[in-house]
Amino acid sequence: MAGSVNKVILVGNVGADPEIRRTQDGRPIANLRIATSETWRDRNSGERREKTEWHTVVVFNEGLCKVVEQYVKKGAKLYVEGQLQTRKWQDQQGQDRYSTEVVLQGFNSTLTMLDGRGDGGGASSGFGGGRGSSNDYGDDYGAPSSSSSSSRGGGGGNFSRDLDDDIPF
Amino acid sequence: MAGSVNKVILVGNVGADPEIRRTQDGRPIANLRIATSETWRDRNSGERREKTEWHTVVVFNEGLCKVVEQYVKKGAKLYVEGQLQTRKWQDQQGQDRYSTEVVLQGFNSTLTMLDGRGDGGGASSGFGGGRGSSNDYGDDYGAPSSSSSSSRGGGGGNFSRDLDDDIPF
Amino acid sequence: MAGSVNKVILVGNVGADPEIRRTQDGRPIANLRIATSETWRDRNSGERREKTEWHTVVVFNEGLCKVVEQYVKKGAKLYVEGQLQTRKWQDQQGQDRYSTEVVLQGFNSTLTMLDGRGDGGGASSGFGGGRGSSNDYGDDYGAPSSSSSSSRGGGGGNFSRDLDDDIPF
Amino acid sequence: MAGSVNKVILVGNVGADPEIRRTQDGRPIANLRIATSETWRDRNSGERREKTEWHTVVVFNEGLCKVVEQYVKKGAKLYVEGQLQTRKWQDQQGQDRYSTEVVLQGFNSTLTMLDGRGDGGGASSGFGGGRGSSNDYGDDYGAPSSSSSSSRGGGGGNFSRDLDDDIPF
DNA sequence: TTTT
DNA sequence: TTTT
Repeated sequence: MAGSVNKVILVGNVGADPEIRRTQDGRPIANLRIATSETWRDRNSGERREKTEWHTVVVFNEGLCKVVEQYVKKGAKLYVEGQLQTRKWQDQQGQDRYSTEVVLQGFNSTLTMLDGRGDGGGASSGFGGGRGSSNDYGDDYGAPSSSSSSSRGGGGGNFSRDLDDDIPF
Repeated sequence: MAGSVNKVILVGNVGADPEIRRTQDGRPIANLRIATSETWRDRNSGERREKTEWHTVVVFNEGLCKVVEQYVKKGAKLYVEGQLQTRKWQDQQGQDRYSTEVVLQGFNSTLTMLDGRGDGGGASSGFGGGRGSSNDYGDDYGAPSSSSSSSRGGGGGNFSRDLDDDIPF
Repeated sequence: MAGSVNKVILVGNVGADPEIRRTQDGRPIANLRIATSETWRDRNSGERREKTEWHTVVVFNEGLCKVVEQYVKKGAKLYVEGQLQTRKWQDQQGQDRYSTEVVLQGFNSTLTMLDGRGDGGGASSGFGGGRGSSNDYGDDYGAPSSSSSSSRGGGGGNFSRDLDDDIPF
Repeated sequence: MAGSVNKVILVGNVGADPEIRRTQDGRPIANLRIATSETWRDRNSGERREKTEWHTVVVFNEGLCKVVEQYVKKGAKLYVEGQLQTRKWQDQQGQDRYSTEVVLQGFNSTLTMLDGRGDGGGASSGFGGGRGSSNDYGDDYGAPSSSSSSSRGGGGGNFSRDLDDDIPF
């Protein structure tokens, strides 16, 4: 089925310093927990209420992993754009479990720092080499500071998440 | 935390006729399964590959539930815009489980039919009454055919999903 | 045509203190200029380049206008979600001109402050009254701090922009 | 300014067969007019009203241009994701004019056919070659059927729209 | 005219 | 576990 769209956009704060793991063939994978929250006023009591939602964000893209590794710390405010993916795994009792994550991989994935820390050029400059080699025109235009696609000279792949991790969230 | 965004946009096909349940106080809740898929070409074999992702969409909004009830059938192509929400529940062994769903509730939620079936006006006309009462201006403008907010005269609420269902996905 | 979507999402900085005008019947309209920019590295010279894009954002929604009036200042970083609208007007030579704007009006419009200034509750609390009156459930849930829909008790309308302004951008 | 986002998402119908032009160095540029519309009910008269908005979409991306050329016809329903760009030009009196367009170029641009015509593989297969060469992993994964980034082996560039066209919309 |  |  062509004709489908699977897109998640989050603006929120990172709950803890990201973990970066590596696949057996050396590619990095970053895990982030991002909080979004909504506030509203209880119409009976009039008091303010808040609900926080935690999202697991998994970055398969090499370029974006570098950005995460260098700049993203606990507390950072991020814009991320990725896709929803539900992964099946077995718990210790051998039962099927499912975890849904926001995956940044391949195209149309983006990660942008929104609080000023760490955007002194690192995000984009990190990809210069890889990208240049796949772009035949005079300008290396089109590289938003940390779009997933930027790392295309270097990665992008690893579709099946066959790491030996059993940790769901 | 103000300053956060939690948005999911899907365009995909409905896997089965939707189920509509009701809360104890009578509000409807619709459950949909929506498939999105991506195709790509294996760079070694050259053959075409496809991966389908299934999403659980839960519609709490009364107006959108009516649209779902009347128009959405198995196979329909939909645009939905909602938010990510992870719900905790206990399985039969008493173990904590988590299910992540795309929730259409309150503001900034939308459901639009993309294949022509059922958009003969039903979606929007269903809300006329409720909306009119909360809008003091001459035109009842601003109601996209089936935006979640449309049902504001009638609903929108039910934040805590305290239905007695144990079904995760 | 049901089955359509018209959505703009911007994260950028406000170029000048917003102007707030009023319609003849007293409703506020806020105008913002928001800058987004992209940086990339020129692949020949290796030097860093940047392109800034300026967007005109017009806020018709009363609730969001209050947020703008109170909190949005030159330099603020905002997330806005609205729709594209092209408006026709005549210049002094009587020639047709067109201006395209990002309009925040009615549903699915949002404005969120991303730099901490001014989100001490004002954004959402400003609407409590209006909203409460159009929601029959126990909780006034669903009001993101400054979603356009929040002002539904008070406004939302003014579809045709028949203000007597001739200023395009 | 890193930390910015400029995104437009449209679902609508194409108003006329697309025009494809070429730059002096041979790269294609496709122009589309896409209509989105909203319907609502006038709260006084009770009658149904509709407003259609026309958007100019300019496709700089070679891969997406091929998709447009082969599959997009008048009446087609499309999902497009691109960015807002305002272009300055001079009219015949030498006056400055501005036209705002939805530009599909580089990253995070997508065009997807939503009505079944033309998604028999063409969209993605068209890019196989170009992409493969910039991806070192086993699978050519990550190519949504017609994401802009797909054409990275072949194009992507042309930032400054220095065509000799004077046609605004 | 913003921001980095 | 973040942030306001």
